[in-house]
Amino acid sequence: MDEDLSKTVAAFRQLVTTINRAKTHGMLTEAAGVQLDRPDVQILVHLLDAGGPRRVGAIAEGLQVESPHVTRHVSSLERRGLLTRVKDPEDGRAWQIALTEEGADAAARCRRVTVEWFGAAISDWPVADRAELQRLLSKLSDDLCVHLQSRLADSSVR
Amino acid sequence: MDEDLSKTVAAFRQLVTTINRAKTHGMLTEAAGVQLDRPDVQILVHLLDAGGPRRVGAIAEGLQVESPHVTRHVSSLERRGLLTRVKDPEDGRAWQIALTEEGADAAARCRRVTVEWFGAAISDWPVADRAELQRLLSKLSDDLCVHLQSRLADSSVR
DNA sequence: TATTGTTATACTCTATAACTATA
DNA sequence: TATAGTTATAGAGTATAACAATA
Repeated sequence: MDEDLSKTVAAFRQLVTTINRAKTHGMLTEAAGVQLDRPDVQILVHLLDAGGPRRVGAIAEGLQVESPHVTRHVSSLERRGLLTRVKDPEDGRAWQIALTEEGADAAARCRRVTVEWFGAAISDWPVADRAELQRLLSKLSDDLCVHLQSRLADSSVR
Repeated sequence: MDEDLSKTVAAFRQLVTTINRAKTHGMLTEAAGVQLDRPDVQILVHLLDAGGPRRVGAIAEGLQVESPHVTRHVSSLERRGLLTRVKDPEDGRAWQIALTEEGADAAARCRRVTVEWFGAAISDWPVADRAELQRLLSKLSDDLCVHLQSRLADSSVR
């Protein structure tokens, strides 16, 4: 068993644990000045990142959750005026979910606060290390997702 | 707003999303040949990493959760024979939680499967990149945790 | 009186199944 | 008949509060 690899996984596990704490989310939403639960924030920021309206199914796929989960939060966010549902002109079954001005504003604040928090934590890193972190994390994200897909495909075939 | 930094955060978010999927946990436990939920696995592997018995409070602190959560899962794992509770000889209020042979075995399989999965995903990386990943992830984990502590302290003072 | 752990309870997050409407 | 989305339901995960026993 590779010793370095074990350390990498341990560090990663620690990181995920910290991110998932309720207190971490509370700190970020307080700083962003919003009262939104985690799925709410994920959906809003996803729409902001997408740069335009998206279907419920596309949001669910992007966030890797099932669509009923998205439906419930979209309904709640619509009631609060943070996004709107518009009939898809090309498919009568589908909806396009779009951020309102207020929703885009909240999403932008959440995203900014997160990036700032992350940035502050590594602010004293050498520039080269920060660049490497970006390159390696992106690569890791891609490779781990692809690898997981094939593993999941394997076990479902069996 | 730093463009590289945004990319780093986006990659990181994607990674956390993938890790947290129910299917990912299902794939890993199937490969390890165990039927344990996520908190169960976390507690067992934590005890294995610790290298010896630990108190409920210490486990809770290590996993960054509240102690009642640990109590419930420890009780269930004890009933299943994967760990034992022993009175702390130095403090009558406390318990030392220890892995049984079977528990240590299950923990080792879970940990090994996770590390192997992770390792397989980056198996074709250059050696230098893997070393850098380990170094940078460890540093990131430390810095993000420390930085979060100070942020949490700030907001609770206010 | 402070601390360790447990019990009781409730809330958050997410999945599955059954259904409706359109394609 | 297949697909997009919704409604209904259930389960996993975690926190808070109240309590017990010991320090």
